[in-house]
Amino acid sequence: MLTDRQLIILQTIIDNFIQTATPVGSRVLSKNEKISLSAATIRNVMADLEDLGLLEKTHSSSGRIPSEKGYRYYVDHVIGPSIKNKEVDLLTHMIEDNIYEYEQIVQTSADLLSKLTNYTTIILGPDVIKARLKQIQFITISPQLAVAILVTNTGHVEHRSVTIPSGLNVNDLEKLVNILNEKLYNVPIIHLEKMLETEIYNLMKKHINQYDQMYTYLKSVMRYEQPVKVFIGGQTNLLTQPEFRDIEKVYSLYTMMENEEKIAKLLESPSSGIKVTIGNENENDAINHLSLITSSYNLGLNQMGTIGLLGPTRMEYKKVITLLKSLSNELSQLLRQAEDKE
Amino acid sequence: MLTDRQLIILQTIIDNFIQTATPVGSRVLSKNEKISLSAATIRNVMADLEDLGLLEKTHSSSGRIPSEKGYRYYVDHVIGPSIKNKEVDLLTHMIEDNIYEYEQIVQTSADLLSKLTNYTTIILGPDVIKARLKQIQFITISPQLAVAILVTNTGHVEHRSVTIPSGLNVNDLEKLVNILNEKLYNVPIIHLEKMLETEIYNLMKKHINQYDQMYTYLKSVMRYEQPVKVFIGGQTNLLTQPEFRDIEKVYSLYTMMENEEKIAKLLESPSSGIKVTIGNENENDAINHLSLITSSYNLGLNQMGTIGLLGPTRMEYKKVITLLKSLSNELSQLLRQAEDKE
DNA sequence: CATTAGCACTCAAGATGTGCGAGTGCTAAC
DNA sequence: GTTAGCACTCGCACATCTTGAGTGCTAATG
Repeated sequence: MLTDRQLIILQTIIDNFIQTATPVGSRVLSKNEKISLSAATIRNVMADLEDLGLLEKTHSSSGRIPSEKGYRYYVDHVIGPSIKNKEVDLLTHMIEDNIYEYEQIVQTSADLLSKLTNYTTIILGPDVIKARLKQIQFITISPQLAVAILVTNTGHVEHRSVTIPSGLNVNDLEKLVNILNEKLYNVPIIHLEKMLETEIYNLMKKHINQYDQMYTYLKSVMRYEQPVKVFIGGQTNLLTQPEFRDIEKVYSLYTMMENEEKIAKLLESPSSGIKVTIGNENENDAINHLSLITSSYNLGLNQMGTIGLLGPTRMEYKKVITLLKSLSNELSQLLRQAEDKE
Repeated sequence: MLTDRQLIILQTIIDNFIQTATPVGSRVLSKNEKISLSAATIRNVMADLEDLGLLEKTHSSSGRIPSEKGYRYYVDHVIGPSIKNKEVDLLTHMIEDNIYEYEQIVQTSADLLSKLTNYTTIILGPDVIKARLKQIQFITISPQLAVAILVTNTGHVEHRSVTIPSGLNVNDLEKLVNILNEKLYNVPIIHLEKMLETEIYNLMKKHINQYDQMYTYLKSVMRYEQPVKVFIGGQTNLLTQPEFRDIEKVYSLYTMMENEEKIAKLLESPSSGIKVTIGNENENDAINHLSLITSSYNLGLNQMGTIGLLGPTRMEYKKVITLLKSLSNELSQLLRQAEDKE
């Protein structure tokens, strides 16, 4: 356990470093009004904090910077009661005014969060796979071409182009659609393909001519290969951070961000609530010099999605955590409303 | 007009610089087998080419690099009959195998083109606004919530969430949909909103209770604010180019690429066919040290979209132009097939 | 005995200096 | 017209110097 004096000095150093990104020396600290100690005394305290592994020097006679352990301590102990602030309210209002298109809300949230924090926002959309089928429709564009449209109970719309087998007539198609809608109503998207292979198959064989031809097309319609949707906001924000003067880092990070799977892996976590991962605590090499703060938002009991904020280890933890908590609550509420209306 | 000797030296310098990104000196050139002249003679030729504004020096005693005018000459005169090569075939086949989902084709094309060239691909999707309405549908998710789905003759699907006014009953909704489909069939997407305001309005007033309430919602459904869709592939490729060691440039470029409007402006051009814009010929500051090669692909007579490749001014013009020509033809054909089937 | 002033020491970063080598332009010879 | 030779230029890499912010230690102080 740290003494009060140690705590305030640690906190001041971290706050300072978060703002300036340069090592903090004893003289600067001694001028801080909260600390009425001479530089020499502060140096002693700093040495103690360094022994505890909470601070680091960049070289033998430099000022101190927080170690990752230091940030960890700061996050766990210093940021206690996070205060709702103006920015949170702004965010909340903007979302409320905009109850419109789901994807749009998420993207706007991502952009807004980035604007407020100057970091990069990554949002994992709600898991489409877990949603249930509300209705399926085919709309013919031409004799050979149709569009299959699937709508889920969450209001999500999926669509695919399908080539129509030449033998299929309008009657058959109608029958087909009727059967599908009857049998697949309320079935989770993830189970559609399996249902098609088992229960539906025999039934169709009976009623539809040339079903085998149609079968392959239907399967391709029902296959949902993209498990989650990734939204990224403020990708360029990180470029303004001095930590990114090195092109190599930019390259590896951006390459990682082009890969939706990797991002999804990064954000997926069993726990719910706020989670802070600092520097090397991240397994992914591309961000092991960054901090990632994630928060999940949910619909009822099923966890649905995750919001993440990516920034340098000297992140404005307090602000970010507050914002994130608020936003994920807001999104959860939105989704719950949609379900309640159902 | 340049002499043969001048031409071959200019060409060799540019080819060389494209590969190495370092100034080319007379000694290196004299060792090239195509040029059997001494270094001294070459220096004289180079001096002439510099006088013509086709070459530049980085400092008074450096080797030469091509000026933008030099690239321009190279593109206009040296790259004559572009040869179909292996890479083009590869690309063509991959597209043919993949006649599936339109957006997917475009995104795959973008990624592929980037992989083949190591530059960044930007594709402007076909103009949704110009497509015509095939069918409109409402699918109710809950008593208060519905999804409106618009399908165009090109197979494009648009969808919006709509809140259902509490007074509206199922009958009315059905009538509404029928009227809309009857009156708006084959109407270009861009005219939908206007039609709604004029012709449709009075008709609806007659048949539907509480139409005024519904009207605002409908308008929001019909409004199509996003004129073109932008696909970007291989965004990180440019980061590997030595021209991008400077974070500032990366920042301004990436910021520009986050803005779909600006990108659309960049690629939109009245002319069809291949267009090469070199360095300062670009009006946009973010890319005025880069070259942009665009090619439009079309459906019948209506120009539909544009493919662009963004790279350093020392771009592999020959390869890129060949690939681009081929790909845009391929895409045009695909879209034409879709229309023919209609 | 905790706190502080003073001082010698350290080290990163910027400024300055130097040598090297790739490349040029010019001139004179072939 | 072409080429060899030579003096000259200048960026770049490298070493050296200077500066100043910051430290740790010690001795004096309330």
